[in-house]
Amino acid sequence: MITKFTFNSQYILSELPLPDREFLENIMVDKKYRKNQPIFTEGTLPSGIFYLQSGKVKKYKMDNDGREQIIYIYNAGEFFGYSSVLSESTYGDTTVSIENSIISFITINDFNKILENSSSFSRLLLKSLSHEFSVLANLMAVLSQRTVRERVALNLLILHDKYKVDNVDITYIMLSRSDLANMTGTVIETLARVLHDFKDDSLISTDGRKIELLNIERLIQIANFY
Amino acid sequence: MITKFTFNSQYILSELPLPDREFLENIMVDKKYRKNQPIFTEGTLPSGIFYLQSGKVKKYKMDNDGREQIIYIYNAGEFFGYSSVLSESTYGDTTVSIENSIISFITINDFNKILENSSSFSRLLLKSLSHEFSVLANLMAVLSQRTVRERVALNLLILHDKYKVDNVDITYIMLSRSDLANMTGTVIETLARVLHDFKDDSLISTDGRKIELLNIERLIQIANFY
DNA sequence: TCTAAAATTTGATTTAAATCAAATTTTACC
DNA sequence: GGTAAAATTTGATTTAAATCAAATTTTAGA
Repeated sequence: MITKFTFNSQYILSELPLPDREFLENIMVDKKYRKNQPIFTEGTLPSGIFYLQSGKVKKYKMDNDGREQIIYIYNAGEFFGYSSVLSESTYGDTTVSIENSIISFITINDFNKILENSSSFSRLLLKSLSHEFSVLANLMAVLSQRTVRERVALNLLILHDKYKVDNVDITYIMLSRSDLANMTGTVIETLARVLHDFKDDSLISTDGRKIELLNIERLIQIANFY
Repeated sequence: MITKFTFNSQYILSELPLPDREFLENIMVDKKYRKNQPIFTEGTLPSGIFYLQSGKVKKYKMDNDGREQIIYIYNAGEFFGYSSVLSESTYGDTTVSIENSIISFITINDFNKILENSSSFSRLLLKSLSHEFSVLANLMAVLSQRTVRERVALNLLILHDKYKVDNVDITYIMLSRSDLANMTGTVIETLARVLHDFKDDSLISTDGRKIELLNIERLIQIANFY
């Protein structure tokens, strides 16, 4: 179920033949980003693509009134910012780090070089973009047809998956209420009320801003996805 | 503005080198579809991809309660159903013809053959998928943040573009109110009210089910895209 | 550690849009 | 052309969620 809503494009690197992978890793230039730093902004032209080594990045659109709609949150191991390069257009949205991150940059030239020389990379990108396309279609239908309560439950599950750490028992979702509301498609106050209800029902617990899911099965039911 | 909301992937064929194009056209198998016929349904596995020679096809998701969210309406000259092939997954949605259509089918084998042999085709698909991805991101933000009135205006403009015929003066949008509501993300009654308001303000006129836009500039303003 | 600012929560009210119901028009098929 | 069914429109009511306002908690930086 959760794969319907996450790109999880880490397989691009892991399934790439070793010489191609080494080429990629050699041309990447790492840069550290502090929390809340923009990586690229809507309307600007791309000069390369990005790979998230560690940390988290949100992709969002800002409307005329300054409201954010978070489209997606990238996790370590995911490429981003490549579709504007491929469609030869300006960025359609803005990306900002939501925690300290290390992000690698690959110039357009190098990107095109590997595209021309590696049919595996092309094929993996086609696969990944196709999956990403279907994730957005799923999110579209959710935004249109599901209640806020259902959407909050779903987004908590998505975030649980994104914040999960291997070999660590407890998962804490560490995201501002503002960002959580903006990815759910609601306002902060409504989000807080739903979270309050979930706490009352022992579905989640909070410690400051951190959220821990206590009853995943029940949240899946509420999200109405099974 | 309208290109933010339409795939318009007709360039895949027109920009394909001639030998590749001829290969494609030779392997396509045409089939006629009557209005309201399904082409593929959500959850099934793909056996090939489709090309819309003439007519129109809607792509939609059905939720647990039987409500439709139309994701996109394909126009003649557009490929569809290829992202499930590329991502090696079941179809994430259903496609149905919304008028009599002629649709060509290309088997997975032939599709993979041309992918392997034509880097131009791969590159054009990457370009198209990237643009389609950005269209869905735009639609997502619209569904989340815009009023129904704004969304109706926007969808009328999108449909005006889709129903436009070269060398013909008047464009009639010929789509059921149910489908129009389902692509706008609202219910039939609300849609009818907004259309009624637009008619009162001489922004549109109707003849039976057909809708003609009378004041495109004003609708663009109402849609809040400029 | 302290504190101002930002974030979050809680309460009350309003609003956009959905739902329910009925009337009217259009369509599809014979 | 006729007609039953489906689609569309119109009216009334309800509801989910936004907005407004104030209280409380957390955060970031000195």
